[in-house]
Amino acid sequence: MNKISQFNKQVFRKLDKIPRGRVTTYKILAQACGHGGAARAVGNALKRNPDLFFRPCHRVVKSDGSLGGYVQGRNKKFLILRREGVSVKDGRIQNFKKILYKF
DNA sequence: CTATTGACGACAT
DNA sequence: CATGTCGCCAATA
Repeated sequence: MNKISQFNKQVFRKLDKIPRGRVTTYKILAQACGHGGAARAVGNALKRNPDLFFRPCHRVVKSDGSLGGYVQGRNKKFLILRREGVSVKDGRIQNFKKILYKF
């Protein structure tokens, strides 16, 4: 029995709109879901994402351009992003403002 | 209902 | 620029 909250549904829905090779932040995603200050809650929601393979939750990063967390470890997140064309240098996303997706 | 938690954010030091 | 502190919010216990 699936217990995905409405909040999570909104998050996942927005998540699918992030293009390959771009990223968004927890805060922006929270705002896009109508919960402006719930950046933390967004992170918690993504953590419980049951369908990791089909949910590009690796495209959600911190507002300061660092990677943030990931269920499979931030190094894995780094590798995936890199594969999608997002260059990360020393834990920081390059051209951050440029590839940032704001819905 | 209250307390704790955590893949965060803004600001101070 | 790196760390620390405090505020924030939905989900859970």
